Amino acid sequence: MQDPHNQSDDATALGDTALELIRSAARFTRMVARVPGIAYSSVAWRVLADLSEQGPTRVSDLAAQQRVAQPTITVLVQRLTAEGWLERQRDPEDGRATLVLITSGGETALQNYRQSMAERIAPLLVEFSGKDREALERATTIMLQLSEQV
Amino acid sequence: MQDPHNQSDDATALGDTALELIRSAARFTRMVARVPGIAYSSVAWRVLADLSEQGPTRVSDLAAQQRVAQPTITVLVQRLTAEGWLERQRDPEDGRATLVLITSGGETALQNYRQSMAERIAPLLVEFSGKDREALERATTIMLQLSEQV
DNA sequence: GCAATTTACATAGCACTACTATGCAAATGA
DNA sequence: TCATTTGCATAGTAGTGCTATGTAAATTGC
Repeated sequence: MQDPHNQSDDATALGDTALELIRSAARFTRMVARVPGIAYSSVAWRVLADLSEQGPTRVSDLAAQQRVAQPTITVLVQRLTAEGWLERQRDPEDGRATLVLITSGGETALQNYRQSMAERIAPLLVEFSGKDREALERATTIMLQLSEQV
Repeated sequence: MQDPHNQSDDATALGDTALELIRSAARFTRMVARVPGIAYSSVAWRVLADLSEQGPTRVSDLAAQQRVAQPTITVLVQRLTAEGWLERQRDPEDGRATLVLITSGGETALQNYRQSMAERIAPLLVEFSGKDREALERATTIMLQLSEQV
């Protein structure tokens, strides 16, 4: 057990890190979902944020991006369209495809969401040291990278 | 804007960190939910893990711990009890209360879950440096602390 | 150039996770 | 003891996920 390069110990440590990460990310995400004024689901806000960044996007691309099945996005887009936050257009390059885009109402809603989340979470971060905040920022990058590697 | 202690800039930076954290944790949690062989929801595994650690727990305490309403836990416990993973007992100290505990079948299921998650995620962590992994571990602690501060 | 296939999305039906409102039984308290 | 409070269960509803399947447009093969 003193061997500094015991492979199975390394594997165990990595597995533990992985499990802790899964647990803490899930718990944190659940806490975020309970912030007052957050009427919509996490995936709805991610779709809005992605559409705001990348512009008109096909339903199937959104589904791949959010790691959900295509019908899930279809229904979500229907709901957010009814809300006035999204708009659907037929893709001029492919009559089968539907392009989804965010409306100005959607942008406003997204900004409001971001503001309430920032107001809620940022004050909690003040307690932590600069080093801790750096760790947090590095972790966000890593989690996003991990998310890509399905 | 050169002032090294501009409070509103600090606040913006913290807000950005908070928003990135929210987004990446949610995306990562979603990815985890899609790992093959993960039949159950995130909250189900968190309940099993918590019960495994802390022993018999009241329904209302579970609800508070998981940040969900009490009926949500009641239904989840019913389902996991039907699955043979949980057991319910009347609290001898309070006839109104129900104590929930994990069965040996539940422990086995939890171990299998942990193993498949570790096998799935740990290999991805190998790519990162020791410093990165330290940041990740620190971040898990911070996310859990943040989750407490509802 | 047209039939067969494939692709993109929508719809239907289901399971599960949430919520609020409410009911019932046990505990508490005046 | 009777009223109130507390702990949980049930009912009803909305939203998110899935698979299976339908429809229309694009592509492919001959």
